[in-house]
Amino acid sequence: MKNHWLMKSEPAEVSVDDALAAPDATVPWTGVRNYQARNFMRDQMRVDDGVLFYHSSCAEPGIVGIARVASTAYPDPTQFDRKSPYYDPASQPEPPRWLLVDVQVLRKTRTLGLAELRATPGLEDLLVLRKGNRLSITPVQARHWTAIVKMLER
DNA sequence: GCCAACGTTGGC
DNA sequence: GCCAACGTTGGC
Repeated sequence: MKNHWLMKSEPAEVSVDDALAAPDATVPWTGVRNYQARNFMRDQMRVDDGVLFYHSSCAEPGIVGIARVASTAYPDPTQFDRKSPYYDPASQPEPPRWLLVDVQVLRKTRTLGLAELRATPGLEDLLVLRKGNRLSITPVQARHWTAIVKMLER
């Protein structure tokens, strides 16, 4: 049984187009520095889980593509890179504090924006729509996944 | 730029 | 363990 996820990325850092341009349309999901999001990757993500690629902190926030989890969790190398904005001096190599998974974009879609998501009956309790939600990775219920993928097909 | 919401830090 | 201060996220 596959799980489904919504993963936020700032397009100024890694957009869906950037990911599509990468080899195999696959990018390492660097920079997650929240324990709950990390734990999702570590404990619950499996290869082939479905991913809604979401653009945040931009002019048109919303879902912009369908992707898949392409690896199990492994250490995020940016935590040890002093030059990286994601450098974490408190993280020791054993055990590494921060993990990532690889994400492969399967297809870019139209932008399914927040207003449209909010206006869609049945999506009221989609986690990303909840007030104050700042988690960069959230689980998506199967019924939400099905409804959203259907909306993106048109 | 504003600000609500939430996570983390650190003194006690 | 409490909780105030502070930092970050992210829509608007």
